Amino acid sequence: MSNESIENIVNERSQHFLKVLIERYIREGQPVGSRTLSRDSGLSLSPATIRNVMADLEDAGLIISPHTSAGRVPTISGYRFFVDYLVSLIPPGETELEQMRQQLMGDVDSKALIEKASSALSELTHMAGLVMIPRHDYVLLKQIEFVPLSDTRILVILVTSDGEVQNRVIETGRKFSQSDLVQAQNFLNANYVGQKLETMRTRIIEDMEKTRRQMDAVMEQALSLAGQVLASDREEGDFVLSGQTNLMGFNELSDLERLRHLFDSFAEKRQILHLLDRCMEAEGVQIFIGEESGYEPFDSCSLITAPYQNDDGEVAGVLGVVGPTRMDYNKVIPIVDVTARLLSNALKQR
Amino acid sequence: MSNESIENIVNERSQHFLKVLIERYIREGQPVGSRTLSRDSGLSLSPATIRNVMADLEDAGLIISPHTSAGRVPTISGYRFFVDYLVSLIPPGETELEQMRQQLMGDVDSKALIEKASSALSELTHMAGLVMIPRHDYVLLKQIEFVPLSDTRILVILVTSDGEVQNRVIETGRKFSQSDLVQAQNFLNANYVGQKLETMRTRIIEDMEKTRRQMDAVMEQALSLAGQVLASDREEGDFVLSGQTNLMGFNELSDLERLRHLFDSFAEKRQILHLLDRCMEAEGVQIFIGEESGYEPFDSCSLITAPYQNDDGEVAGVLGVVGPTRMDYNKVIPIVDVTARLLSNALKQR
DNA sequence: TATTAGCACTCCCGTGTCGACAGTGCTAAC
DNA sequence: GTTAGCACTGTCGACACGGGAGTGCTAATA
Repeated sequence: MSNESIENIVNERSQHFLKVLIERYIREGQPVGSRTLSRDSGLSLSPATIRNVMADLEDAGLIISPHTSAGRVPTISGYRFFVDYLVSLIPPGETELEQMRQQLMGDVDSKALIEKASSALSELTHMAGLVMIPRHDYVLLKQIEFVPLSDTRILVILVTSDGEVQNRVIETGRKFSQSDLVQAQNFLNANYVGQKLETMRTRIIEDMEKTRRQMDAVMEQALSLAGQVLASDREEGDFVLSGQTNLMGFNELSDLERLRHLFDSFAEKRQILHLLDRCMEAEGVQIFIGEESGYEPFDSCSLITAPYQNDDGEVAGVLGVVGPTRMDYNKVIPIVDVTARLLSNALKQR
Repeated sequence: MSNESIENIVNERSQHFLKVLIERYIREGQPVGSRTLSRDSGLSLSPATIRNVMADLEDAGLIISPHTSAGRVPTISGYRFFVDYLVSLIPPGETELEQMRQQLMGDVDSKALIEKASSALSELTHMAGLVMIPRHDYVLLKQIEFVPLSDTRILVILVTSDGEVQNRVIETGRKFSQSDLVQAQNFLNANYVGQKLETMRTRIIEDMEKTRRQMDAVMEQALSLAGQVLASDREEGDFVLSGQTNLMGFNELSDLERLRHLFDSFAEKRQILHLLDRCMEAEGVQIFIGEESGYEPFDSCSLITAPYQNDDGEVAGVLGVVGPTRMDYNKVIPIVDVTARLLSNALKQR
């Protein structure tokens, strides 16, 4: 059933009732009956009328009743329709904004910023906060250093434009003297600083080709070392998670078995990273409700994400929150949105 | 009631029954009654006799019945008596040993080793594994590098004897030229390499005193920078946790409220580190049962720890497992013990 | 004297019944 | 199109009941 047909079937008045029902359900967590809805709706219609409307909404697959004599609760499609057409976003209050600004200020390093952002998300939403570590591929080289550890092992230190330091140990088949290393280091610093690690990787390969003709020993050594460093990179990304225990408070997630599954998936990381990667392409806030994410442990959760930018204004990663499908979308969506903006700003001002 | 008096009160036969009862309870998780115990004990005594013995054990505070018509379960003191006098440690089987060796081998860096050890612990015991990150205080300086980030901010890179790299950004009130930094760096490398960071901290202060008389600009600068670096250290330690979701499988921990408390305490880290610090002083395996740890979130858990050594043979940290008080001490204690040894060895062979 | 059989007692726990309650769908009247 | 009325249905808590498991005590036994 496409959204268009749903829109046609469900007229404006029904939509109003759907909105009121969902907001009520989000607040109270109880199935909403016709009497309640009649009182809450603002319109003065009797419960009996409402029942007809509710039957229509149920036919359209937007709400469902857990059993014969309970009220109705939203389905996944119901929530989807709600966030697409009915939300009235509530921007964060001044006190909350202040709290966020407070946490996301100061000249702390980017790792610390990421962690602050994550805990800000979880504290403000009382759910789990999630911030991807910026992908290093998009980051510029600021400086490279070689430190010999043993005869054949070299510690390589990459300082990148975001103020982060990456260490890698490479195993060189042969021995390099101290001065070999210094020369290689100087050469690389002179020629590659200011480039993205991503583009460096390809350029190094080209340059090695050229160099082969020139037969410059220093350059060749330097390039071969750099090649090794960048090859060993290929890291699969990471994220910071806060407040995962908040999720234990929601009784829709109180099934220990499912909860365990969810927590395991947080620890596993891989699949979630995959999901977050997909969100990086979209611009602006992205919402997955229930099974929409296609990731089974999230079946009874919603995920709200937004991308954030690094100091060059490029998308560096995404952040978001995970909570039960029954979450306060009106408030949470703006919080995720604003946090992404504030984090982008904070990363810029360093 | 001191242990001595317990030993006297409870004669050898009673001890045997206590042992059988606890082992049975650990296996089955159900209160053990007199009939069962009579069958399991090996001795051919009637349930009635056993009942008398059990009454004695209950008087001694070693077992307790949850209610009138249930069997008995061990108390904290019961478990304590068991681990102190009655355990028959079961060394890990060859397959398990092989698995551990496999994981804790290879020339990986120490951080990776720590993580492997932690997950080995959790996999073998089906509980939560815990490994402290080695305290850097005990580590030797191998090399120090200064990298200017901006006019007044300097990135300091410390390479330590365990092959780890520590980065710190220090805020110098004034500007240092490139050559200032190189000189300072050389001076420090020449004079302090091979020392413990811990002792360096004190020596730097002494040396600054001496230098003040000599008025050597280079030395003074170097020392002042080094002083800042080490002052900003004072890190409070950290640990790696694996398999915390394993704890969700035990029904004695299935109370969501308590479980949440426990998980929060894992995320908080501070208190647990404090506990682990205390274990570092003791030599050999240390066991906290239930409230013995004095740390409230662990009230219905037991913690088994063992210290491990770094490449110099000094105690570098502790590792252990956390699980319900009803855990298989016979097997878990040796696993913790062996893991600590294997980790120590692995750290040595690098 | 230590062990045992017998017995009355206690408590848990699963089952079944019951009534209050909330909400529904349907029909007929407005 | 809206509403009142009504029979129907499923949930939930309270309650009683009986079987089962295990206990403590007492008296008999080896």
